Amino acid sequence: MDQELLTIREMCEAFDVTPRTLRFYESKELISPIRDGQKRLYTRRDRGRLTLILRGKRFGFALEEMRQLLNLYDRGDQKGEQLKRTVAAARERLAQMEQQRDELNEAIDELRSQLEAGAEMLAAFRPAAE
Amino acid sequence: MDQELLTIREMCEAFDVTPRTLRFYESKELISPIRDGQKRLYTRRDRGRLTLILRGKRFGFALEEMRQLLNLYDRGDQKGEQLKRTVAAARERLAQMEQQRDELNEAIDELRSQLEAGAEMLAAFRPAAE
DNA sequence: AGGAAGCTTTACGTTAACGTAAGTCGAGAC
DNA sequence: GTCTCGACTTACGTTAACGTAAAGCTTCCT
Repeated sequence: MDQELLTIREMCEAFDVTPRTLRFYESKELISPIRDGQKRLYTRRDRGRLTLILRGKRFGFALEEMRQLLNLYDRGDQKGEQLKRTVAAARERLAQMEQQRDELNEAIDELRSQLEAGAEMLAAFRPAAE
Repeated sequence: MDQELLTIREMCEAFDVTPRTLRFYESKELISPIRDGQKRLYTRRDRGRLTLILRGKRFGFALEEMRQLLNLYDRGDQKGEQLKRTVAAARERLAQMEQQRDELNEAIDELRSQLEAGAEMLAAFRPAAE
């Protein structure tokens, strides 16, 4: 229960990722497990960071962006400037996501109308009208 | 006015694409301009197809998908089975797009609530709660 | 000993849609 | 002739996030 250190396998099961993914994140300096000989052992800190990384992925953050955000956070600079940057990054991402959704909605409407109106795709998939 | 044949440069301006793009599409067998010596000349047919290709891109179709769709169309099999496939492909894509939008909306809601609720991102970017 | 399991490292492969560089060629301009 | 312009071909580079293969430790079990 709530072990202090997890093996790579346990981590994979806990977070539903592959070993390759964890090693990859490590190579990108997103996490940094300790070593027992040559085996990796993940601390609570690693688990926390991985949680944030995966959450960030759901939001569409790139790994590199997450690394920077985590580094900011890491500096313990939670009271001032750095924190604001984190929030700003999040707001920016949110705006991007909303725009992306809007564009997607436009494309959806357009395609749907092509399908409905053209009765048989003759509208969307015929060569340009003469 | 409505010239019969366009050079690659004219095509680029008309459709706002680069020469590389046109050659690339040609290499992928999406278009097939005729040759005057070694120079490419784009027919009305090419222009029609390019219009469809770009339209498809807006809908998120991959080039390979568009190639197949164009080929189906090309067989003149516009009355029967092939047409249905085209329509089916479009409907499928539409469904994908709608799902993608829904997921995006979920992520947006989640991120937005993190921002609003946590007051200062403490919710989204703090290590997992103890 | 002698595996088998599970971990490790190294490093090439994958995918899409072009970008970009290098070198060539034919057609006018001068 | 020589220059220049635009077009051409060939082919390697780019990006993200891992997948996957190859081959070598270390244990643990028998």
